[in-house]
Amino acid sequence: MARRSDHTREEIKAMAIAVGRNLIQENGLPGFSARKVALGIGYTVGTLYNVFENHDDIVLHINAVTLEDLLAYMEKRLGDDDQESHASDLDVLKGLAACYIDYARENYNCWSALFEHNLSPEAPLPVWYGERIDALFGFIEARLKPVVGKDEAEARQTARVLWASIHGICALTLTNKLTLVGVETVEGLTDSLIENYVAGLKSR
Amino acid sequence: MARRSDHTREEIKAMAIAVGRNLIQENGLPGFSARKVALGIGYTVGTLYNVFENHDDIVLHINAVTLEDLLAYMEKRLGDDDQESHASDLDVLKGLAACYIDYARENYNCWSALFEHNLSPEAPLPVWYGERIDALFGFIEARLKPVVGKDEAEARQTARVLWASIHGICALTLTNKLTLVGVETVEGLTDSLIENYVAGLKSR
DNA sequence: TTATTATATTGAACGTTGTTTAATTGTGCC
DNA sequence: GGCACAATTAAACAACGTTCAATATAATAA
Repeated sequence: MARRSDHTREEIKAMAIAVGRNLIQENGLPGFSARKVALGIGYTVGTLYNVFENHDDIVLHINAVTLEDLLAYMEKRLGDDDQESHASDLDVLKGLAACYIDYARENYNCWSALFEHNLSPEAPLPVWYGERIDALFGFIEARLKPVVGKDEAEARQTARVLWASIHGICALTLTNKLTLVGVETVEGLTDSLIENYVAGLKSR
Repeated sequence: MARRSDHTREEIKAMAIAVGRNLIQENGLPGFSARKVALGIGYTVGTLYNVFENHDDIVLHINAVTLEDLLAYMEKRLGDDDQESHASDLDVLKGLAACYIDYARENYNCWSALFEHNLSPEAPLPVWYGERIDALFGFIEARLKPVVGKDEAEARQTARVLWASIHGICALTLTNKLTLVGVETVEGLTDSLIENYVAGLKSR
């Protein structure tokens, strides 16, 4: 068969991403393979390689959807109504961190695929992928407005420091690379981070 | 042939780990395979599977060596002479962060293998692997003594927060998952983290 | 010294993976 | 109806993790 035109190129792409994301969700990144995706969408690997560049390309597209999903998750839970809320700066930040941690927990396999998969350092990230990251930081920076001053560059830096730190705590904890004892919890660690970092910001 | 006794079980293990670490160092985790290791040590995959449990087991052993190597790197660069040094608390911490970042940069492939490789969440980390992590934190906590109070639990928590945060900044930056612009550098971000976090600690 | 036992080592096999390519088949156009 | 184009396939390739019967060697017993 050829040009079945059952689906357009874009439809095949979307179906493959959906099926692939499902595979990762169920069995982690190692549970993903081009052949399983092809089987899942009723096509052959050849067709997949006609639509995607290679293995990395598919995973990257799947991860991009996860980034979108994460952003949607945070928007839904934290809303856009920053201004009218009466939460303190600290609580806003803690809520942001808790939200990220919850997403990572609830979607562990998809979330960890975000970091288990890396391109070779010399290969540049596709622009469309960078845009998903930037969209995420746009949201975070917006929520940081009350905490940090007007200075644009400083706001950028603060957002990145806080976000990367929260991610680091979340990543090491969920992947069992941070030995916790007794009362320690992920949220306890991020709260400590936020309380002290913000107190430091305000004391200057 | 059988029981060639050219090498003991332990020697084979050590040779395999060395060769495997070399493979990862040269071509990243995807450049590693049991067959290449076997070829490199002059044995067959079968022998490898006689000595190691499986693929994960080998990678875990390699990563454990990397953890040891990282600790040795930090001990060598930062020394044990905390007391006699005249560096400020801040500088001690910044030095710790800079040291970690340098190691990650100089040993990118081995370092990133530490995080690209994950066991399934239900499978427990081997104790001997946890011990390497704990040894690392022992060193870090010791260097944090001057910064944090005497309270043991709080010292533990502070060490973990700071270390995980530094790691998060380092990880997102080196793997191109944090869009930096212009003047921003990894060290700039970690310095901001440390300055504000410590200022927060002292202001309470 | 020889025979026996135990086991370290091998090689081949199995199913799976990413990736490429020639051959096929359906679609739109003249 | 026939022609050209391209979507789709099936098959192939080398490499992967993993297993296992067969084998060769060392240690032990006779």
